[in-house]
Amino acid sequence: MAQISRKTAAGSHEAASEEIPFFDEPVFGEPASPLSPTAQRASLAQQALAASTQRLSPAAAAVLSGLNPQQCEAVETVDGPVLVLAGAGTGKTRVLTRRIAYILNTGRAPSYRILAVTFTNKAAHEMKQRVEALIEEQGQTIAPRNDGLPWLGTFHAIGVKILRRHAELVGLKPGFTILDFDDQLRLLKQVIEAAGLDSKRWPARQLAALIDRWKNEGLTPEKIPAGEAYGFAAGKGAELYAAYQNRLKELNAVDFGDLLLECLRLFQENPDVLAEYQRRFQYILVDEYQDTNVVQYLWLRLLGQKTDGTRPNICCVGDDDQSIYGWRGAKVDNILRFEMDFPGAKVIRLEQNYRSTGHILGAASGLIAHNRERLGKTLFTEDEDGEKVVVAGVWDDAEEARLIGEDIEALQRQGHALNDIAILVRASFQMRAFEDRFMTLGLSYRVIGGPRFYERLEIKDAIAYFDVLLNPDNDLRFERIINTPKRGLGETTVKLLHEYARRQNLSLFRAAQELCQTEELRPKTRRALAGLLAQFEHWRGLLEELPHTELAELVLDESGYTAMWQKDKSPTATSRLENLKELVRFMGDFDSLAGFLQHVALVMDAETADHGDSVNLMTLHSAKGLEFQTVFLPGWEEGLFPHQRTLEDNGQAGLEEERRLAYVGLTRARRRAKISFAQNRQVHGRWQASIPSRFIDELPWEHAAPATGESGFQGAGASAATVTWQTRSSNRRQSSKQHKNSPQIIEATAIDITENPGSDYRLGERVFHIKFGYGKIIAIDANKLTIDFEKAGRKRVMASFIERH
DNA sequence: GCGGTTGGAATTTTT
DNA sequence: TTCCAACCGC
Repeated sequence: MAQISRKTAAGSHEAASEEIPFFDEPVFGEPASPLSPTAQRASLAQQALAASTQRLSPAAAAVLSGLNPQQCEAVETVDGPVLVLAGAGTGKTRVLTRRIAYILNTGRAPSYRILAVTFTNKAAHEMKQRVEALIEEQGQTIAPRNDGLPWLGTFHAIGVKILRRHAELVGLKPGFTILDFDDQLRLLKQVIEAAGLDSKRWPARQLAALIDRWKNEGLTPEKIPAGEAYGFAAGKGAELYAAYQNRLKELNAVDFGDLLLECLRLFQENPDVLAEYQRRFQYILVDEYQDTNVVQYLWLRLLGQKTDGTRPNICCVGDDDQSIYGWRGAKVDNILRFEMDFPGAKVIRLEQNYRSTGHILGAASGLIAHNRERLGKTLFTEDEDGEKVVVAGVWDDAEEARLIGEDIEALQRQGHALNDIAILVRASFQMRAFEDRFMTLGLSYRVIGGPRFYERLEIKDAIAYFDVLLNPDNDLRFERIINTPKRGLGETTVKLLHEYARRQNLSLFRAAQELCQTEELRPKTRRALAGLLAQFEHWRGLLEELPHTELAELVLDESGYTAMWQKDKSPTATSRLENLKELVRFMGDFDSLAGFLQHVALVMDAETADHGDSVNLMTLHSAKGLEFQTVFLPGWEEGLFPHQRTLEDNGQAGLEEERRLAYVGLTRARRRAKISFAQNRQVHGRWQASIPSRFIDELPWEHAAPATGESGFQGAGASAATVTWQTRSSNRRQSSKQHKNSPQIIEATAIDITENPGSDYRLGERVFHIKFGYGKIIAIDANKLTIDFEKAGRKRVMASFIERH
């Protein structure tokens, strides 16, 4: 089948996307443009045909096989808005994947007209695979090419895809870079300092969090409400936010928040573009709807609107009881409000749990029933009651780790796989005790949700090299690697480059090129810098010559980067080299360096090599969506879980979110769950007596039981514990208000940036150079001057470094 | 530019 | 208490 060259849907903005492949059309069997009238007619005809046969269609029947009535309904109700309230373990992913398969199999829409959004890459991958498997099972393939469901992805990935296509409309170029958190911090720090503020008093981190929050709320700088910005730098927050956005535009870069916010702005400001996507997406599916924040919500609403007055075919799947990301902007309200947002919406509840035993489900349900803000579901299971949830009190975290270690060894002896066991903690510092213990026991474990592959130093460095190779003007990335490995281009040099770049309005790389033409730099520095620049030119020349993976290896070798780690004697060095190899291997999945770099910020998932059978150690948050035969839930103590800070910051709402977290934890377990609390815990190095979590009191005791045996169990469920925490919490109420809002001091030092004096110098003029002192101009070459210095002799320098006296 | 020292902060996390 | 970042002295 011929590869038709892609001139996709016609539109005024098309110029922006010339060089970006946009593979979402069929290669054959459909007209060239999915949006042409012909296509629409064809699609309608297809639908009509499908409608007449769907009940009988064997393909559709196969998609429904093995589903319970509610699941079937959730799969089949494809027209109009649908909210699927899917309790834990009720087959949420199953419904989503089947629904997609159903839409495809009944011919209601081709794959490129289905928008399916998830939060994580992992969820997106899984869904894609499962849909493909479903379709292939029936001897069909989704699309002729392998990018079967082009619009299935994370909010961010889909946002990027749309943004790249219309970049110019939001003031970007299509090849924009996506900054990671580090880049973001570095940039913010520069912005803070450029505004004459002390970046120590006003840390970039804090501003990053603030801006992130605003972006999640869908607020562009001009929309920040007046009072909002007070928290940072005495009201300069919004100003700094605006400055930061300007810098991003200058760098042709976006941060993660922008991927959605800018996309939203694009839609709001360009109704024609919005209309194109509204038409394009005939079916919209949203996973984990309870986790959507304001931007995502607004974005979905815009896309879901129908211009022709029909109801959108939008299906949101979620569970209000599993909403645990309120602190990062998720709005449970979105799910609670669905029926108002989409009038006539059908609400389908999935309540049959296929995961846990009766007791586990009973304990979890009893606990979550204490929450007031919920839509309410009654989960049930046909499974046996099983063992009650065990609650154990221990002396301290070491004992907790010891007992859990013993339990695990016992399970192991009984033939249970370590892979089927998980320890879910509230905060990551709790992991340490377990790691220590397991290390001594020689028990194999893995930590899930640690530092991600693409966040590792060596990966970021390598990517920075590749970025600069393709785009020399990427200042942030250039700065990252200019002295990595060490080549004598330290802070002083970078500062000089910065200063010059700013005055001349050049990128760092260009500034470096110009400065190398002169004697501004020490010969040693100059040689090093010129050498680096020459290397980049050399590599750039090979872009067309070598396959991109080979070029990548060459860059890492010739730059001395590989050698740097080979010389390094620290124990991490070997694994870093491994990671670099892995990176190059991963790169092979893309057909060019540019293609790789455009996706890398979003797609690089931590695919750490598996060490075989190991206990899983992770936080409760990262356990969402997973399940294990046996789950240990340590640290159920007041102050830790529910966490003190959550209660202080968010009161009742915070408490309910913590309770949902407890619910998530319990419902991860299939057969066995064991909760524990320590009476003494070290907090910031100090021992503190702690009391059992109120969640323990709230457990329905027909489904839970104190641990038996020698484990020192005491206090669980006792009313004394309840009294204690009530007393404590009323004390807390009085003392909690004060500690915020430390005195705000306005930093008034402004940086005086001297204007570029230009190069209107005269021969023979006496001038002053900051390093070489006084001298007389003897030659002028554009902005470079040759000067006879009184002390330093004859030098070639940049005009902008000269002062007149 | 490196290595030692000192001060401040220490939930949860994706993209 | 411990870890990390920034700073200072060589």
